[in-house]
Amino acid sequence: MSTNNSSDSGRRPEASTQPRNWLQPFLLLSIQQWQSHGYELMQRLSVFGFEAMDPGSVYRTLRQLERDGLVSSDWDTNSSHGPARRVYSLTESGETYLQTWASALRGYQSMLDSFFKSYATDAGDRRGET
Amino acid sequence: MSTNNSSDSGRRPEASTQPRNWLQPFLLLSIQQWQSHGYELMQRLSVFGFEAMDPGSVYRTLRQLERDGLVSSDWDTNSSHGPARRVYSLTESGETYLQTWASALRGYQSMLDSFFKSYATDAGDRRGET
DNA sequence: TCATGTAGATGCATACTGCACCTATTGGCA
DNA sequence: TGCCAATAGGTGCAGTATGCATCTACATGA
Repeated sequence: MSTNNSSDSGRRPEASTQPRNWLQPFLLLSIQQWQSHGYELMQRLSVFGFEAMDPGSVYRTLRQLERDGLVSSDWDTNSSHGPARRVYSLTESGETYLQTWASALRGYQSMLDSFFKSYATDAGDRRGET
Repeated sequence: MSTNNSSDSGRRPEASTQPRNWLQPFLLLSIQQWQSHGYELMQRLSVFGFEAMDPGSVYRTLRQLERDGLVSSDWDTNSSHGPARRVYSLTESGETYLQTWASALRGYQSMLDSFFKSYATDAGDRRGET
């Protein structure tokens, strides 16, 4: 009962958000491949489908990854212009952690597969209900 | 089996966690298909690859979905044994919202695809290293 | 009448995230 | 020279989500 006719039926809050902590594995992978600094990594993330990332999230995540020993950073003061950059590279722990993340992401992948298996089936099936 | 790499930084936090709010679309889809109650839905989630879900999260999410008008519930007092159950069904808003979620999940799917495209490439590359 | 299984729900501490805001360096240009 | 924009990195805060523990309540069988 109680068909809650709240006027905000058009809520689309998380639908535009990436699952939170995915930033971590995508950053790790990006660092593994490009060994770049935060500002650039932030832009490279778009390759993976991230839209505009919040700089705060990216820098905070990177510092956290370094505190955890998964990446290490050096200052690059030879940049052509602009302030010095903190250039990141993966540590061995980071490589291992990335592997762990990869297998977790495989899990999410199969969850999505099963979701769309059911969703697609249902979409074709619907309206034939008794 | 979450081979807990114990070496130095023994953090293995999110690798075992599903992206948070995915509970929502998977619950919506489950309700659409089975029109069941929380306790059972909680068990059905394992079909999609969710491990043991926290009951608190499931019930809280369901009540929230109802507050938002995406599902509606009726009490089923005819259960063979045990207390009454709150049986959920999708509202039209819920159907729409599920569609929105589905397209978001498609996005995550393609993010995972691009992740593994890069990851696989890199893995093959690194193994070829002498 | 008590323990157990079923069913639903809440409170709290912590964690994550988005947003706003801040510092600093370099170079262009009026 | 002084100012602004672009580049680069970072912090604080508030809102939300989550895991865990805990609680109520019903039904049944011993």
